Amino acid sequence: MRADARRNRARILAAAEKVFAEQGSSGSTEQVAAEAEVAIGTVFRHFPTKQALLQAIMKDLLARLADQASELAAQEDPAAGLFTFFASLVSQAAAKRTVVELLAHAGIDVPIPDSVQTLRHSIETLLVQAQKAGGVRHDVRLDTVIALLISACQGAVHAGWDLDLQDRTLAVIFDGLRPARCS
Amino acid sequence: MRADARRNRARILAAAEKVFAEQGSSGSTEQVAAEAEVAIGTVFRHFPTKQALLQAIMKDLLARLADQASELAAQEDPAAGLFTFFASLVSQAAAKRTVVELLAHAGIDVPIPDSVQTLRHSIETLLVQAQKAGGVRHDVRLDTVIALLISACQGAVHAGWDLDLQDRTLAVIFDGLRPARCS
DNA sequence: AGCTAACATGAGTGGAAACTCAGGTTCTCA
DNA sequence: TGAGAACCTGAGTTTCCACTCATGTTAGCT
Repeated sequence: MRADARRNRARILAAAEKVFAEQGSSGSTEQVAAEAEVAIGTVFRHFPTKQALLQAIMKDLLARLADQASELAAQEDPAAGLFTFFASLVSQAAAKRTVVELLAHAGIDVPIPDSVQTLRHSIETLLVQAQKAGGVRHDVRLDTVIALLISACQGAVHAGWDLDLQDRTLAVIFDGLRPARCS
Repeated sequence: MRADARRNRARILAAAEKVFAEQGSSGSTEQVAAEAEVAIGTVFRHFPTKQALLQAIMKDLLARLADQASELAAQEDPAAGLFTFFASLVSQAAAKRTVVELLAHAGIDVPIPDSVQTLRHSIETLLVQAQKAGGVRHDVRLDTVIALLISACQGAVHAGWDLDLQDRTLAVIFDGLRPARCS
């Protein structure tokens, strides 16, 4: 790959990340091209399809999230780690529509199956450790946690939560995940 | 209004309900016209805009939901009523994309403000009574419940929950809404 | 029955967005 | 440094969809 081609590819990815974060996947390829200061043909040279461009970005995002989850699993309080991861993702969702659409389809479609699988596994580790530490009920399954995660992200984006509302809403969910305790 | 016009209006509304339930608001006006067995011009005669057609359907839907909430509030166990309403809405969401988009924007946009307000008020009644009966925490606010409702609906649609997953996910949320209890 | 306002029809318009390609430009290697 | 492969460009093509309007049809009143 020629040097200028590599440079353009990077510019396009950065531009796409920005445009799609703001507008979701309905952002147009022309906007991406403009943001990258590149002709539209160049975008289609590097990514034969808009779909392919989206997948490239999502693969990146999934990897970053899996990393974050792994780091949190290594901490001393894994339950807090799970909740931190949860809250962090929801916060990102509010700012980046891409995150939401990604997670939304992560369960059904199979655009980037292995990346999704990696993230699922990271979350599973986080969950299992949180349960071992007694911070999360034992009858909660991975798919339940993921369903709640997706829901919260979707809700945050589509209903425009402020920080206060987000905290109070997540508090309810976290309380439902914790083992029963006398008040 | 002439008799045939009234008949066509009804057909169009029914067709739109079906099309938009399946495809969400991205369903085309032409599909609605086809489903109603009517020319596309007729659709635009009755509803000057696609938006107007959507609003007509949503107004209907909101009214039905508010009714349902009111009925449930009149029952003997209001907390169970709230949870029933919650689960019912989520079930509908899985089948009708319209429901989701409606609720999603109910918080931000103001397409049909008074109808939304009515529904909010019905849910508030349900919540207050559930709290009085001791079935729901007192520190839970209306906007929290609505945020959770929207989230669950969004999650159900976008991640394609089956019945089992839905039950387990809602169980977590409901548990978070209930007052603390020793196991 | 006959008249007319109300209504229905559907080809057509405009615009937006994904994708293509012929022709011009630039990197790179010998 | 010069040839040529790789790359970039952007006007054009195609598709889809909301919306319009000139023309044809009918309900309903007298």
